[in-house]
Amino acid sequence: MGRQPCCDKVGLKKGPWTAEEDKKLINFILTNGQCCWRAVPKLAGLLRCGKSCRLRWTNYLRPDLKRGLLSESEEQMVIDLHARLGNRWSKIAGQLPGRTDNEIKNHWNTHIRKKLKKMGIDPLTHKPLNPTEEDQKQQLQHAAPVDPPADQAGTGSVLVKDADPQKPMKADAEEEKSCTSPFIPMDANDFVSADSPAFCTDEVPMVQPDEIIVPCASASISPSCSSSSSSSNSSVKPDDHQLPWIDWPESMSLWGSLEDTRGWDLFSCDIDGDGRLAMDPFSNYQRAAASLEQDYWNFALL
DNA sequence: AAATGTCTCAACCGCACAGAA
DNA sequence: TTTCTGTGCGGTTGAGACATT
Repeated sequence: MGRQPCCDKVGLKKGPWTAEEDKKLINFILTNGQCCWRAVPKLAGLLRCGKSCRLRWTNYLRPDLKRGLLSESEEQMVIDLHARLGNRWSKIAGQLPGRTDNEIKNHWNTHIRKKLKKMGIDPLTHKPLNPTEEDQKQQLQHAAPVDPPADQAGTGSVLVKDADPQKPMKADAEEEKSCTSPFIPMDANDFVSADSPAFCTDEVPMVQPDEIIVPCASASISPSCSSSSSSSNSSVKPDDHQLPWIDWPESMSLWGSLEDTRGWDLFSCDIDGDGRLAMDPFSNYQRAAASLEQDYWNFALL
């Protein structure tokens, strides 16, 4: 029984989105919120499939997205998380507010992979490349299934059993727990792979805790709070949660100027099951849609 | 200046999963 | 329990940008 296509593809547009299409999609979602994606294109008057709309929104139009290259600290975090999680881009992205799985995946494939190879690290296993003959013998002898690393407590980045992208995504409870638990760097050493001496703080400057500026949702939202680094702590009280500063792209000044922080009222903060900060930009969209209408049209659609 | 090669990243594809009927 | 639908995810593609010859 073959799966039905996500939509009737006949007559549907593909390829890059136009500004007009973006406008329609944004307008629709601002007005109606995210509903059944399959219905979105019809209701929004788009000749796209729902999946395409969802992707466009989540990867590009969402107002809480950061744009631009990953910072050094973000990149280091991606490397560390990849060492633990493998190609689970969505899980990795979940630890980097404002970043999408697609963005991280692309960045990994185009930048980080090369960087690691250059440093003599196998980007798949996070182990040094060109092992010695002795190592190769040992690897052949132990070609049998690899035991999962006992290290799930965050003491280092060693080969993870599921680095194989072909591995089914279904994880056992313990693994799932480790994967979804918030990434809490205990100290700078957490970022340094025990097996990857080539990766050291000399190569990538560590961000000191005091350098991580987390803006207060109510008072400290200002363009000066440009750090995007986030750390999460399951013990933190909801009141302690603070919104990460969002680096608004120039073309996405959705709420008007950066000084105009009205838009933040639209975001509700919550702690998801993992104890991470979750942002739901839509919880108040409906209520605010009308007042946003004007701001939206100021939004510089290129 | 033109041709060619390389890189980047937005978008697409197909599979898997969860939940509803 | 089975089937269907909606959504999420990871891998791949291809157009455009950029670099090199």
